[in-house]
Amino acid sequence: MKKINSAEIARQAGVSRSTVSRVVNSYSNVPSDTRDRVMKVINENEYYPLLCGQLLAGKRTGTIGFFWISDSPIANDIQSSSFFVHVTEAATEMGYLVLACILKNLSDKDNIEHVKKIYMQERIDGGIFIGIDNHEPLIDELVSKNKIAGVFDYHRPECAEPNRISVNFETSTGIKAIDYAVSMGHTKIAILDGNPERYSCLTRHEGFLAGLEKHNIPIRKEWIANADITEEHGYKAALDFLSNAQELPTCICCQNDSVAFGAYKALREKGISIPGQISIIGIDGHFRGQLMNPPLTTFEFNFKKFFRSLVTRTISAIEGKDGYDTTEFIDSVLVERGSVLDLRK
Amino acid sequence: MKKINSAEIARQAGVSRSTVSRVVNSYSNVPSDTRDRVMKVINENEYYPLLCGQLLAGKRTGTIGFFWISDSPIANDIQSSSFFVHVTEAATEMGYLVLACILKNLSDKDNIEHVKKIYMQERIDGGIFIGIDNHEPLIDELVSKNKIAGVFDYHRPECAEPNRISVNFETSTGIKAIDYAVSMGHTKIAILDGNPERYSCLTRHEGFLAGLEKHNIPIRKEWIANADITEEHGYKAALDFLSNAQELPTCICCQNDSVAFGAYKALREKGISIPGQISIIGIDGHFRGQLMNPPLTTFEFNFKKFFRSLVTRTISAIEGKDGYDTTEFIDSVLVERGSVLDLRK
DNA sequence: CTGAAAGCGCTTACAG
DNA sequence: CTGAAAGCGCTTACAG
Repeated sequence: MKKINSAEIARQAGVSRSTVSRVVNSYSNVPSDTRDRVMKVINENEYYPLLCGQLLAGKRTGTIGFFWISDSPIANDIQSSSFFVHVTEAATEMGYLVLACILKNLSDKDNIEHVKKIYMQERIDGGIFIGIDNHEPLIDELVSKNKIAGVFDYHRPECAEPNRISVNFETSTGIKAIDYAVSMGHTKIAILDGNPERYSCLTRHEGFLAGLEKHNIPIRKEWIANADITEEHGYKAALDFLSNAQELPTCICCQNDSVAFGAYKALREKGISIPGQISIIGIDGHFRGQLMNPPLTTFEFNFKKFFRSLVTRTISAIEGKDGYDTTEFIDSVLVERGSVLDLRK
Repeated sequence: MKKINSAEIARQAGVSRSTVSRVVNSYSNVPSDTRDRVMKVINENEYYPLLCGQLLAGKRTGTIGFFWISDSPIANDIQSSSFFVHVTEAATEMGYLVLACILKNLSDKDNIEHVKKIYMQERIDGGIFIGIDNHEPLIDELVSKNKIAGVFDYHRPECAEPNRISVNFETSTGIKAIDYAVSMGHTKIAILDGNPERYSCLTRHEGFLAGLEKHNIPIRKEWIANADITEEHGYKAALDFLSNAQELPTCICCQNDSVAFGAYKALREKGISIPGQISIIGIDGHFRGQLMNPPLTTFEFNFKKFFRSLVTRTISAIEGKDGYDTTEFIDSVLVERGSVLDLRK
């Protein structure tokens, strides 16, 4: 079974390679009898044009990179894992393949090099990033090299290149969380903040503070802790904070649901009941929230929407379309479950 | 910023393209001063050889395909999602990239075509499959075309091609599950069987029956139900079976943990206590098992090991090594949690 | 140790 | 409507 190329198809069909190429690429200027004859030979031989030849002649790869930066094991988190599926499904629907890449961090030079190499070798037409700091230099570099980068949770309004694309969480969730806590009668509100390098964490942090101010609730430093973005950090931060606080809050607003799960664990260990003694509010709408005891009240985001938006616009950039937005903000929906006590009753 | 190719590097470094190629590919027959001079120019220009040129000249892609066939939404299952991570991490460690592809099924001609095309365009050096029937013709076809396929849960001892690679669950889990149930004093044992097209389901089914026979427990047809491999099916099968059985068993051996989760749900709805009235035994070691109430007793597999084994041997085939096993069987470990009542006490 | 040349497979602008 | 030719970027066997 020798390898077959377009010359062999041309020979068998009695046409030139140009015509074979025209048929393969569905050009209109081929009479249907010629087309049929060529297609017959193609099918008989199960001929598929080699991608490398097409690329060399200037075609695109039809592939997007999916770069996932996370130093915690993604494998153990349903929510994160689902992101991969969302990206792949969205790309597949648009006729693109996904080259997946998991990296522990971008502080390692080798990892940066790995990503650059994938772009520069032209393995992909563009890439999607998740887990990136808002000022990651790698993105700047790729953008300046005219590479296309679609980044999850990333906002750089001072930059307006059409190849710097992003999707973001609404910026109002922090304030919405405080509004809700207050509406349930809470004024003793603690905050488990996130990693300020992440755009979402920053806006949530600012929202929390703005919310407190709006309702004339004095900010108590000892009730604000940094919990990064993982359950583990949330647990430690909550434990630390519960052990040292002189007075306990009645409600904890968490930077995200994973952090909230950590807080659950810490509260349980301390023998503090949820929501009897302390209420908890999450952000994200993590699958696990509904399995918790009590089920977590949270501001839910539709992550499928995030990735669809990001993939769609990244592909628009790849295909040279215009008129797409370089960023988009996605709204949350409050999902009231069992973790917040109504103090007004 | 014009595109730079090996000719330009050669020009700047005052050597031929052959020498540039030798430096890029770390050939030994280049004196170190020449090498340094060329490397300097390469670095200054941030030159990366285009993959398509290398491929055309005969290099490999350094990419493996990951084909995931599942008609249920993978996104919602932690265990399945983790598979993606295991494959990607194993491949990355071996210097390979992963081209990911999710397909709802292989009964659709378009999906078959999609997979074949990816192979035939030479986008990948080989592929990993999960969710495949044991006699899927696509695998036979790829193998006959000298393509390399590494399949999860697939055993065809009658075939011995070096490019048909697989990793499997030990075949003894079914019998081990019955042994364990009997050792806990159970003799009224029901079985939630799986999809017999899957090799693992088949061997578990046979193991269950062999186990009953071994312990001289008569097989009661009304206590054997087909539950496919999902929670949903497990739920329906258990509900159906509980509604119609004239006598209830004291223990249910499930084909896998997902099916067991379905059984939990059915039992809860029927007001039957676990393990008070009915014990449940799972197989897999699904993350969720430990979060269940009561935590699920199961035969746990190390899935990381599965994918590492599969990826490693698939890459051995790609690289033309020999001496690798075309299949490997992975053992389970009994994890006793709270879902099995000890009737001997 | 090194270069000229052949070869890999495709597409497309051009000419007819 | 169709073909001959140029061009895309690399590697490697060969000759020296």
